[in-house]
Amino acid sequence: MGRRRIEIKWIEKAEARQVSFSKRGYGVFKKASELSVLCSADVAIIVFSPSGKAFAFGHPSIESLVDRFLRQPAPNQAHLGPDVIEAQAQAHLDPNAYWLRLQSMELLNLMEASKKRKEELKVASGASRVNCDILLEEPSEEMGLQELEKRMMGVKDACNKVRMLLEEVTNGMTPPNINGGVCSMPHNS
Amino acid sequence: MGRRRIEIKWIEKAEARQVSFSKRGYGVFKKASELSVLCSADVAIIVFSPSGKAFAFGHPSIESLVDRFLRQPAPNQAHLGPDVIEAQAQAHLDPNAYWLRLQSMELLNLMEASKKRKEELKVASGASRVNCDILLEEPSEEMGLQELEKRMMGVKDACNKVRMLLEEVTNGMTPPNINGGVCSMPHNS
DNA sequence: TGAACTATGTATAACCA
DNA sequence: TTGGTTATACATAGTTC
Repeated sequence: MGRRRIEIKWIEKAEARQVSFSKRGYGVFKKASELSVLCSADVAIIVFSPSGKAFAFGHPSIESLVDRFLRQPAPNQAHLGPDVIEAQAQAHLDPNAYWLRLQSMELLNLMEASKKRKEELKVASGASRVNCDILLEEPSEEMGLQELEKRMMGVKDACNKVRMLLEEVTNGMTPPNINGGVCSMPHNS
Repeated sequence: MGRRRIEIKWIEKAEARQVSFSKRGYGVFKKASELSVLCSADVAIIVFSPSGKAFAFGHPSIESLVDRFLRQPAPNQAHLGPDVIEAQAQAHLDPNAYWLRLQSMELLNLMEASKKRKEELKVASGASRVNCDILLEEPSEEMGLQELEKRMMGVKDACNKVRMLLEEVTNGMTPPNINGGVCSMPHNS
């Protein structure tokens, strides 16, 4: 018995998915609430369950935070030019930067792989350029930022395609969220 | 060494608060992302750090979810009449309801206390009405829903007053989030 | 169907480099 | 500060009642 490790991918069994949503949903709201209280951070969360029901938490209120958010273009990639995006992408290489910009889970995984790779290279006391398929391999640490950005876009496009295919196949059923989220993720400081 | 238990209240030490925000912020985004992927739930999060910086995650996009959220009045208490609110408050007593409606952490704690109290009463094989100050005692399980709702409002008002006072005292510094959030929390099913 | 349990994975508070 | 490490508290997957 007891908890077991699971892969972070769509849970196919409807029942298990529902149970997981219930438990984890509770967890997310709780964590958000704690963050808000502990650190005096303003937090708003909106969640739509697989069945389409909406749940939300907001301090001071969802509307005010949405309004505040929409007014400042900073964290919203859609509002950013390539230069700004590149500067943000550089965050993980810049010790003075304090947020790591990521595109959804897929890229989180890529970044983690990149981190590991970086360690390996460090241990080997040498850095060799890795040139590989974006979907199968991790980016090397010395890859150009422009190239990294292109790869990010490539991954996003690929995921969107997969998502669209799944939408067709499942025919009306809510498809798994492969990716597509826009995410600016806290990393350090 | 090692992790120690902490109370969920504003961290006064600025440095510790900053570190905690960084680590927990990362955790919240990760959890939200996982929920989205595992359960095909659409999730949007907006976080303003203590220093006022905005960070966000959204699938499929923050704008679309906000839009969807604002269109359906269900989870937003401000849009609800007393009858609907009461029906939702009833959720924790109704075995067929699947979301528990709560007002921020303060009420989460109240509900948990209520749960414990319920257990105690069950063990004692008797239920006695508890009539007490809302801020000091837990509500009894058989309390009227209308009364429970009033208490919720009372807590919220009290917290808002405290918050306003703190804003004056700290004079410009971001005050701790005592409460004030509107929250509908997943509970079961 | 929902609530509880339990073993285990994860997150993270306090330290330290 | 940014980044690790360690020891623990907390979350939760799988199962049972």
